[in-house]
Amino acid sequence: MLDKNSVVPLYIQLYRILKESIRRGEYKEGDRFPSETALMKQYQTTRGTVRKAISELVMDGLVYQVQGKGTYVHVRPIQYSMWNFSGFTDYLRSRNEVAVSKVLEQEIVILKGLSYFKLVRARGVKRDGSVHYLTIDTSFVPIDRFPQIDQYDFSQESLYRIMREKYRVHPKYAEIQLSPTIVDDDVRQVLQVTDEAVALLKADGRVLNEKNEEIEKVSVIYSPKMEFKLMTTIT
Amino acid sequence: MLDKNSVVPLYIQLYRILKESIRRGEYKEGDRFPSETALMKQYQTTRGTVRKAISELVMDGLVYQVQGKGTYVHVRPIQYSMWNFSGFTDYLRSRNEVAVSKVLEQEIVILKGLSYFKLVRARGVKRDGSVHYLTIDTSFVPIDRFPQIDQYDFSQESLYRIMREKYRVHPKYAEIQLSPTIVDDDVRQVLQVTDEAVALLKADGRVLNEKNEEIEKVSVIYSPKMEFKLMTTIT
DNA sequence: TAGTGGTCTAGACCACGGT
DNA sequence: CCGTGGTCTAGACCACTAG
Repeated sequence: MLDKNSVVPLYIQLYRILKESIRRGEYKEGDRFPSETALMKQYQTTRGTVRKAISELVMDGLVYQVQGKGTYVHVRPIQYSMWNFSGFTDYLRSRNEVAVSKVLEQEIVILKGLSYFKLVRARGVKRDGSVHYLTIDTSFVPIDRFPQIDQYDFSQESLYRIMREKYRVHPKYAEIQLSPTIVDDDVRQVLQVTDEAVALLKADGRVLNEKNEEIEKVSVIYSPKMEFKLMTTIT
Repeated sequence: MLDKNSVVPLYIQLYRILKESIRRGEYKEGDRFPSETALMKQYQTTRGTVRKAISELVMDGLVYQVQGKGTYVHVRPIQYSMWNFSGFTDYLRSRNEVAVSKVLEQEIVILKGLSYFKLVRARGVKRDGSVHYLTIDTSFVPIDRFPQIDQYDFSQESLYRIMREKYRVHPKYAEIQLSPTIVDDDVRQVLQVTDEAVALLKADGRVLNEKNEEIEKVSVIYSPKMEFKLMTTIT
């Protein structure tokens, strides 16, 4: 049920419940999802709230709606873009994979007169006892906003979880630029790319909080094993 | 003003009006946008409708909202992804550029027993009398859904405009996969890429109508002159 | 304290799809 | 015809920001 006294908005609570039910596999590809009216009654709320929750699922690519027919479940949801910008660890956990992270480099650097904590990590999954790295992430985090952030062990801890829990900073937006890149041997070795004549996908950008303040500069190089899919609406 | 008798929803009408006002440059970077209450009064509608219209602007990256403060305009809006999936021609026109299109190849092909109209185009802009090609698009359009589509001159006509106006088919979603690619000399020549050791960005995917039916298979190769930016919300 | 955006309610009418 | 999602109204209370 929904908790009207919670600080979490009702439509977010409902969204999470519905998302979890899909994740648990309660619906098959193309199955009818409960109608808006049914959800209204079941959760004792109004249609506006139900629609807001469903619209979040639509944006995630988990369901789609057809007027006059109903709401349907996307079996194979689009792996909604931004691999790793909105929760690498969570995404993998939802697929019953174990996320691993290795710190390749960690230091304090000065950029344009400001101090940043530079963190380079290889990130991937552990499957059948062996590790497959999928991305190499380089992050620059401003020290003045995150004092002593270099004390954490980011091979164990999630950067965003530390930001949220220890510094009360919530990543909200990512602005990134995609480009193809030809990488050097070090990178190829980490990502286990054997083919010499291969280009990799790179994303450079910045992460902002809810007030549009920059909280991280990032650069991610993706392994060719990763599929970079996205879905968009044409207006 | 808004036309209550139009088939176009009020919030879409309002969205278009507001978008156009931003495009005309009525607001500078970071300017306060009219408040929801002000828009409500000005356009004689309710807050729900105003919020729906503004939420479209937010998704376009044209404005952002801050609780307690107001709505602000993004001067340099994120060039919202999907270059060419949601209106290459319109995008360029909004920047006072002239779109050009050259047909490189055009034929009927059979894929998995079905007939498709294959169309390969170079697309770009004309500036100061010279043409700069920015993408090479390959489209496969199913003939059974678009009979005689091969009769149109796509160096002059927009594919989506023909689909909409002549066949009443409205592209609604695009599902694409991005990958880096190393291209051959023909492509490099068309896109005027001189550097040999360069990788280009490619997008492969399909375009669907509002009923999630596939209406086009596409593959686009982007010139390095194009910036591929996108913005996403972290949840 | 006044104004802003964020959420929520309780209705209404509509276009559409299937029976 | 009924049930679906799509749109719209007219309120309400809240958290947050700034003067």
